[in-house]
Amino acid sequence: MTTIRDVARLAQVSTATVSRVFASDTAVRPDTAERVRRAARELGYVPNSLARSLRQQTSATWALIIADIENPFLTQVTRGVEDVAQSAGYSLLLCNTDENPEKEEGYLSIAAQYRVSGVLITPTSATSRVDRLLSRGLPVITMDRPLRQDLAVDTVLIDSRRAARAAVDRMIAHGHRRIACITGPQRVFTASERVLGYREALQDAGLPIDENLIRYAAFNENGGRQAADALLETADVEAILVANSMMAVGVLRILRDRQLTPGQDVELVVFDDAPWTGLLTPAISVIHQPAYELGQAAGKLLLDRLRSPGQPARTVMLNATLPADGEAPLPRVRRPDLATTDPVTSAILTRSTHLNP
Amino acid sequence: MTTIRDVARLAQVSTATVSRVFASDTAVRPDTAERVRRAARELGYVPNSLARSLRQQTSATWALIIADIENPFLTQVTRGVEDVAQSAGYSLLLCNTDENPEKEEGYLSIAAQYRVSGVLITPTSATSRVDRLLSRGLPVITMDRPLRQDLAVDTVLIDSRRAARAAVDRMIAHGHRRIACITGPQRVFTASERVLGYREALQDAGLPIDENLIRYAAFNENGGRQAADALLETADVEAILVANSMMAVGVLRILRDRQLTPGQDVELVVFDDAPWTGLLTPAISVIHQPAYELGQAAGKLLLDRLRSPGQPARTVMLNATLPADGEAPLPRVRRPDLATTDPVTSAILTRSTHLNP
DNA sequence: GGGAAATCTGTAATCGATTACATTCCGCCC
DNA sequence: GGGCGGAATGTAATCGATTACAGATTTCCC
Repeated sequence: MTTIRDVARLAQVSTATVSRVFASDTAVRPDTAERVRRAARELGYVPNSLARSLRQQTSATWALIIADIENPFLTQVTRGVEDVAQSAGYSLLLCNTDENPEKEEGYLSIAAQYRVSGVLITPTSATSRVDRLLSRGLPVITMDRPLRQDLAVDTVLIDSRRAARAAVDRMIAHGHRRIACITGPQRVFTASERVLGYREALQDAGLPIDENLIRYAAFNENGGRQAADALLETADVEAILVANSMMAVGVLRILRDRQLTPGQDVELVVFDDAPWTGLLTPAISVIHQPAYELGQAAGKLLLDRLRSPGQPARTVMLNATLPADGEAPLPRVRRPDLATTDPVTSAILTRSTHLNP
Repeated sequence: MTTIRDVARLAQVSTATVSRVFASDTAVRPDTAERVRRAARELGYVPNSLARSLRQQTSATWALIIADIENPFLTQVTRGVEDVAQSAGYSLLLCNTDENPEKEEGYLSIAAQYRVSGVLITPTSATSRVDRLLSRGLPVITMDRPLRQDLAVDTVLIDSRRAARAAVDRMIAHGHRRIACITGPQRVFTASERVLGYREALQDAGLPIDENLIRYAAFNENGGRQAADALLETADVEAILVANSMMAVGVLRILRDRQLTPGQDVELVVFDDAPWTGLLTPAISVIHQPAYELGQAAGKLLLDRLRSPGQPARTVMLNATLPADGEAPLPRVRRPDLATTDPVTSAILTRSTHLNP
């Protein structure tokens, strides 16, 4: 493996000069620089980032720790983060916790070991051990799920409680009374938050809450399947709020097995506008979550934090939107132009709701 | 940031001893080790992987360079790789090229810079510049798409040509004659491979090939939509082979806009068994690709390669399966037990086809 | 108790870059 | 031509670990 020393020797200069050609803006005489570059090309020299990062005490890498790489919502978040990282010159060390706190802890430790310059995470629980990173000055951004209030971390959330409430409001307006909620593991913030919105809507309407109609399960197809199966075994329901698109696949499968037509026999509203949801007949209602924008906002918060480490922690709240009755689902806006839109600002500005009850 | 030196001072030993406690199997007296561990705990010491990797000239990291993180096929591949990596003690530096050769080149260079110990890639083209990595002794595994034959890289492929042929055979058996093929960018191996299978089937059946029925487009929903729209504008077709599940969403949307019912007005066979495909009525046919197993096999090839760098390059070919007519799609087998199944071996052993023409 | 062997620990070089500081070079002006 | 000043370059310390080698300590056995 050729090093800076080999290049220096071939170009007949010192290693300092080679380094200056590649990594700093210090002046080097044009002909010297050219000689160095030619030597580097000839030898196929690639700078060793490990050595550079070690010396500079920082690496141009972020760790992105997500709960499930197969969740389309999270892959869209990843894209948002990635685009911001890329355009600011950072690479992403992507890690997948599988909602497993132990795997998460392992990856947090790896992030610290690799001396990444920032960590973005969808924590498996509010008590995830990010404090160890914070205490050594490593910035942490939490996405989609908050951490303990006493930790000073920047946060990007989606107001899914409000969206859940709006969805249930609508079901009630449609005349439904036996409304169920199938959601993720209780430990996960978004899962219980959506139940809260569900409860609020029922309470506001003066309807009783039947705990039997609230089901917690894994945030995946299998979870949706099991929850729906158990639910329909003991109760007959007129409408179901489903907390995520992967669970929705399972729920739909069970409905089908029981020869119930979604949207006809059972009204369905599903979080996440997975691309396939528009293909069903009759189409099911979806709550659009601005996943890409969430990732983008998180990336920008991290950039800000790196620029000014001292500032107080910020929270950005984004809105989920439920298209009006009969209205076509919003077309998915993909990759807004980074240069012209600032999701952080616009998020704060547009904090007022777009929900149609 | 506390270093090994701080720990050594507090524990009243040399840095060598601290290092031995954490990173080597050299004997250290139990009470000394305990003293070191206590000191480390007290100071919140986390070893600096950069320094370690620099010294050891290798890092416990693989780069996984995939073409599209939003493609469910590739996220399943990622899981397969991840599980192997994790169980062997490696972390993944995941990179997303977006099918963009320039982004790819950038990430290849980053992989070299970070001195990862191996690279797994779904190359954007057969001429992707992995030679620069190989020439410095960095192992490369290519997945789903081959690289130039003269490069000695381990390869894992899925025989999608055969699967495409079987699918078209079946369409022909169903009496269809005007059969179309919507596939990805011509530059991408799997895209043109599926066209080859399509052509072979038509040729074998003595049917004419109408180039107008073959459409290349981006490997995503939009691509599927545009291709289907253009196709149906100029021709009426009885059946379509679609090369990927994201394109299928676009195709289905266009069919719907034109009030054509898939499986009734137009027979459809789609590569990838995305979970939602079973929800449509009538259900569409899918070709199951063993994505998870592909990732797993690639990871194992890399492990083998790291163990014995000299051995000749290997190619593993996996089978795609098309469930028999009327048969329910295979249940997706998720995460087979790493300990008991060896996908590499089993792939080689099961090279005979499972396809039902 | 003595000495050899085995075990444990320390010293210092090393990985490959960056960078503070020192030195050399070069052009310019009087 | 000499001296000055700024630009270019070199020397060597540094980042934080690992590890070859040397030296110290302990163990064991007669």
